[in-house]
Amino acid sequence: MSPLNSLRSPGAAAEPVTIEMVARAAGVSASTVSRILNGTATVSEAKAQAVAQAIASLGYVPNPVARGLAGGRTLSVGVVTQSLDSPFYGAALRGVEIELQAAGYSPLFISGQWNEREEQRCASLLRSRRVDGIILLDARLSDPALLELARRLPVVVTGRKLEAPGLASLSFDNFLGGRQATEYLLRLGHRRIVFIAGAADHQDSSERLLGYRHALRAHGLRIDERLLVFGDYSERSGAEAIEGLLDARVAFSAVFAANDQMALGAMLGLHRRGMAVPRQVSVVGFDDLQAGHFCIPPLTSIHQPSHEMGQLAAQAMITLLAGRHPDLQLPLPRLIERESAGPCRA
Amino acid sequence: MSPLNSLRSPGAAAEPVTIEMVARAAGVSASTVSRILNGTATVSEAKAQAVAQAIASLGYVPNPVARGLAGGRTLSVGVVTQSLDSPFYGAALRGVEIELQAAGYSPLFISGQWNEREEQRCASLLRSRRVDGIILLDARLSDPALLELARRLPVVVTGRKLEAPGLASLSFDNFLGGRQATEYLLRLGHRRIVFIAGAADHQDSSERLLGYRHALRAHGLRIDERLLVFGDYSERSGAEAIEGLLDARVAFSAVFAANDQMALGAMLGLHRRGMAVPRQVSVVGFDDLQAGHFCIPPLTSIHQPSHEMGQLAAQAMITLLAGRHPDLQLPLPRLIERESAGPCRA
DNA sequence: CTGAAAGCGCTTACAG
DNA sequence: CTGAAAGCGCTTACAG
Repeated sequence: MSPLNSLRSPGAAAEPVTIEMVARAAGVSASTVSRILNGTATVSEAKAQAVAQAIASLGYVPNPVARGLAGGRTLSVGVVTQSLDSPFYGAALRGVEIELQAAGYSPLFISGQWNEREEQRCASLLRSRRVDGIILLDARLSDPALLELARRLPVVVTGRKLEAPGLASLSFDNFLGGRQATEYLLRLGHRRIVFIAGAADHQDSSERLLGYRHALRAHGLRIDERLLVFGDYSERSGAEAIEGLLDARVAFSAVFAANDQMALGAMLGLHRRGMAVPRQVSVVGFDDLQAGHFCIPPLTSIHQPSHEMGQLAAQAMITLLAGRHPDLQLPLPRLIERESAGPCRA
Repeated sequence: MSPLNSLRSPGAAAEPVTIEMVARAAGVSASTVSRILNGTATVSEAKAQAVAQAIASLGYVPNPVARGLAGGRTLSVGVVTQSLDSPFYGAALRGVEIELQAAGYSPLFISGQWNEREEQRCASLLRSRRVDGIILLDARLSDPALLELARRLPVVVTGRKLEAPGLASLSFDNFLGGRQATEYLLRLGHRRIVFIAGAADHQDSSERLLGYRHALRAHGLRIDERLLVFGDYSERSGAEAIEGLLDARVAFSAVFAANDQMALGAMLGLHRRGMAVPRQVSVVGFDDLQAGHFCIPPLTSIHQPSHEMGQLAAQAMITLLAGRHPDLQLPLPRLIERESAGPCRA
């Protein structure tokens, strides 16, 4: 690797050029360069210029590793997601990546698999890597654990309401979303509406269920508990839930699933039993995943802004890192009407 | 934060415990502890024991940041994927994460968005973060660029064949997959089979197309170029491709799409024009995505082991990092028969 | 406003 | 086999 060679390669980052080298080139000390880089002190215009020049011509890029060691920032933020392999979180991760990169930070993604212990491990690992802050998407950690974490470094958590110094949270109005889906079905004339819940311990699902109950009651309807079935958010569980109901000869004309994946499964279950959607049974999901846009028939669903959620979480982290407290608001849920629900003909 | 408090929190990583502290506790020097940790030298049994004890009782975890600075390993490997938000890459990312973690490495995921320049940036960023190696999933970088990169640090790339010292590659037999899908349709009696290609510059898609051509010719069939249409791997493009064909009154009884997403789109397009799958038109996809398992009807597809691909790529990296050259083999493609294809009735 | 110096927590020649 | 020392590239009190 000749020097010539390394000069040639255009994208070749910061190879050997150190802060010492730009200091020398600019005729100042490394301390001064550092201060200019960090905006830590006011510097004379002349020196600032000289340093800027040196940086540009040498193509200097600060070494985040050294920065991290020196107790400065690593310019990286940990992002714990529940899954790397989920259509729902994927959009959020991309949103986080975009915003973080724009602000000069690098995300460190790691997945907790919906498991509290695993999530603890993730947080520890992230801290040992000296991230500047941690974003948790739908954390499994308890409120106290989160609060404790936030005393060490800035934390942003989605999916719950919890505020503290250095801790920002971002939550979606699942209750309202649940009501919207149910009211829509009610307006179409449906009265016997199945609700397929997600994991029993999952708050999002419970809130959506509350919205469902609220809407039915507000409509003067009693709730038939046989219409409440449980899945685990997977397509398979949605199909099984519906087939179980059909086998038990429970009558219904509509299904509201706590997420799109179960709604998709429910549609398949109905299809297997020869029931046409939406002619015989209407189906509404929750999340508005890409997969629902192209299934047959395209799925009516409550839109959840997962990409924006990722972006907002990242912005909140950047604000926190800047020493201010963010005040961000997620868009309200809204129903996206497609073709899986229609008038009740029962 | 009292010391008591920090002792209590179980997952609380490596807080202030440094190599210096364990050295003191074990009655040896930091150098010795370091050597034991890195297996760099043979150490007397007694000291090894003492150090192990000290590490355990203090709960010492090496600081990867310091390690990285000192020129040692950072125990992190960069993973550039094309998308954070794709059902296909998601499974691969999870595979990578599992294997890397098991070996004590942390992945640094970053997405290149199918863009060569962007990918260059990713690689630079990763290098400035001092990753020990880089895994690229379906890299957009040219062979020479990859070779150049591999002279700096270990590289594993999927989706092409390219070997060099410090560079391992892993590719899937797309040609065979293309043949399998086509031969299957041929066996079902189809003669007019549409092929929906992905992006024109995408090698995977071209290889699958080659497989398609090969199978048809081997069957003594001439290829009607009107049956070759192009999409961009998205559902939408699959739907549009099919609708275009139908509008142009091109006759066909089967569709083979270069990926599942376009196959799903094709099914929707057929549905919109009132064509029943598989009664009137058979559809076969490629990838075997989760979304295809639960669509209606469930999609017959060529299984691509994306999760294993991620795992194998990570294992290859670990082998490279250990100074050996990996020799890994991806499973062969195989067709998963579901319900979207049936006998030709045209 | 700006240097020189110490230090972050490790690793690695260099000497025993 | 094992220490003491230097150094990785930065930041940050400490002194001007």
